[in-house]
Amino acid sequence: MSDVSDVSEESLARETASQAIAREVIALTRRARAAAAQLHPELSLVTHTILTHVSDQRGCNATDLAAHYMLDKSTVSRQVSALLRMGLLARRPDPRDHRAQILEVTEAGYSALAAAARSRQAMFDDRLGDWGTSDLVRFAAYLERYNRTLPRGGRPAAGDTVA
Amino acid sequence: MSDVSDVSEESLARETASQAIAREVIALTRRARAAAAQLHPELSLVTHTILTHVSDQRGCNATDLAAHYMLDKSTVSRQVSALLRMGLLARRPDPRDHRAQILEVTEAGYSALAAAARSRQAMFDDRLGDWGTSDLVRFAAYLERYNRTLPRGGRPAAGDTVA
DNA sequence: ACATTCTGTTGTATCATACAACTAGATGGT
DNA sequence: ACCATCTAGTTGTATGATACAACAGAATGT
Repeated sequence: MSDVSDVSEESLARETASQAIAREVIALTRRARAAAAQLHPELSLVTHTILTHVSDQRGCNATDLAAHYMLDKSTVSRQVSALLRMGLLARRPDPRDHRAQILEVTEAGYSALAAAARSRQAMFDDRLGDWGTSDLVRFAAYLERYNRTLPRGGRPAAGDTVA
Repeated sequence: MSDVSDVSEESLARETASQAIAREVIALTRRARAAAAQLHPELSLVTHTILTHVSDQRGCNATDLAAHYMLDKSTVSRQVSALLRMGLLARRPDPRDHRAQILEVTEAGYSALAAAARSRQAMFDDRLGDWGTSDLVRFAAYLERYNRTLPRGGRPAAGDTVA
């Protein structure tokens, strides 16, 4: 195992693995919508995401959300409206800038988020039940590493997460 | 490292890891649509997926596709129609069952797939460029394992991939 | 002060999707 | 052989998420 073919074996392995990653990430993505809809019918993937982000940020405005998720501001505006109607989000004018609105998660919003987290976690636990702990830890680390390579700060650009 | 706290440490590690996996899988999913649209504008995520599946299966019918991707048959029907119109897919009647149609990827379809694969791979390679080969291989294996835990046979059920 | 820029809303179009109704072909029981 | 039932796929229709464009109101810079 130390002849000339090492180089090509190495690059073949890389190529195979990275193709597999591409394929599997796509597969993962493809089924997400239906699954999410089934798991918590009243909290769509988008609204759930928005709620989580506002919660994590301890309040933010619509423009932040749009930038972060590569969504048009009109889309965010409508999704936020829905969350306001549902009482899961509240807003108050930004004292520093009267154009902007500061969004905050309500008590009901936190409850909904907690409920969603529980059922989601139950599902993941079910799927990951027969994994060894060390595999779980390593897989989590890889996913984190992978996601951290996202062009987060700059413009999301072509080819963000999936392909 | 062999006292009573081992048990709780172990379960804590499991819980932390599985929460991280849940979180990261969701993060992965969120940005997918916009990214996919940008990466290859003429081949949407769905049509790309369908094309790939047909190619992998070396011919299959619409029902298989619907089951595999948790899509309604009407959705698949329309997406397949689009691919037929684009000339990327062809179909012929199944000799064994005159209700069914056997779908096959055309030459143009393979070209489109190859082109998409190139740009996609370029993006992934860019993101995975500083990963060691063994990490790539392990990550790919974990993703495959994770995706294989899908409730493939039975009804897709609540909570398939993401949450 | 006025032009420009920014936040957010609303109008409109598109697209993927689901559900329901339907057609045509297959299958099984009597 | 016949009818009931099941299955593959298409089409009609509605919904929901999205983008783009036009806009209003507020902030900012020259």
